[in-house]
Amino acid sequence: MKKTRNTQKQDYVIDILTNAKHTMSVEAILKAMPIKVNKTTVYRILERFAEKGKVHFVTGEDGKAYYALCNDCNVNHEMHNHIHFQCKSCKKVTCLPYEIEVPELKNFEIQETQFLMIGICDMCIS
Amino acid sequence: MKKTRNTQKQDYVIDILTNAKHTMSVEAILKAMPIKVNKTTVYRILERFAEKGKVHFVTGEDGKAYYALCNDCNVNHEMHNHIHFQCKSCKKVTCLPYEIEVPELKNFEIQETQFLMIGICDMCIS
DNA sequence: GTATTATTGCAACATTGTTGCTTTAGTGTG
DNA sequence: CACACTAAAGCAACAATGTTGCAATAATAC
Repeated sequence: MKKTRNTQKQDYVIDILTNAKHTMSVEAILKAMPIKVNKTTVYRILERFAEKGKVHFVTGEDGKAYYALCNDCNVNHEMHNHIHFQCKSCKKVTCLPYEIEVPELKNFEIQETQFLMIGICDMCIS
Repeated sequence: MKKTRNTQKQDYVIDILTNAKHTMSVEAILKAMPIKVNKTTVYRILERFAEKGKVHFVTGEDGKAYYALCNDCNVNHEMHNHIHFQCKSCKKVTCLPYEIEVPELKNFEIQETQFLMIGICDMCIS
């Protein structure tokens, strides 16, 4: 296992994701940063966290990656079988507390899942 | 309803998707074209077909859109509740014949679904 | 304090997709 | 067929997201 270091910027990313109501794009995380951080840095921080399973991400319908903390995931998770919802209007991606029953597939080795539902959220519909 | 015209290039796109074993990216469709076609043209052809429900697309983990014909979809579909599988190695996206049971959501208006499983396909695993 | 090297910053780039405008070419009508 | 209408296609320039290589910085162990 590679050695890791604790840095202020990594902590900020965790803080921001902890307080987030929705999954966040890199752009949104950058904007939420209290100090100036390079985008490459955020990309690499998230990449490291994703490898460690501390963070997971979904790809939105818009092709952008949206990140969230993995608080409620068990330690040696490889799957995140809950659903995500993306609003077409405000683009926000939300984790929904629904588990999806994943079928057994003979010929494929499944490593991750991304279940995305797209529509209009309650804030935008009214 | 807006008037549409039949063109050779639209037909080629349908031909290519008809013979495709997997969903295809715009890049792949362009390469499969027997004649030179502008990428903007392909984007707009797919956009029109998607509106008409003739074609559907999934967003891969890589953020790219992958297109497939909607042959087996019922006419007034809005949902495509089958699963897609993307291979991390060869990047190919495949439609799988598994339907997902979609939960009822009170506060959200669901318009589409994208269920993506990611891993290694049978061709790449061996 | 010093050495090691993980982390960050920077700049340049790659890829995917979009926009505005002009040109081309289906389609319906006389 | 000739013509008008306008959907579709082409082109160029752009925007957004994400990546890469390398130099600078700073966390950690000794």
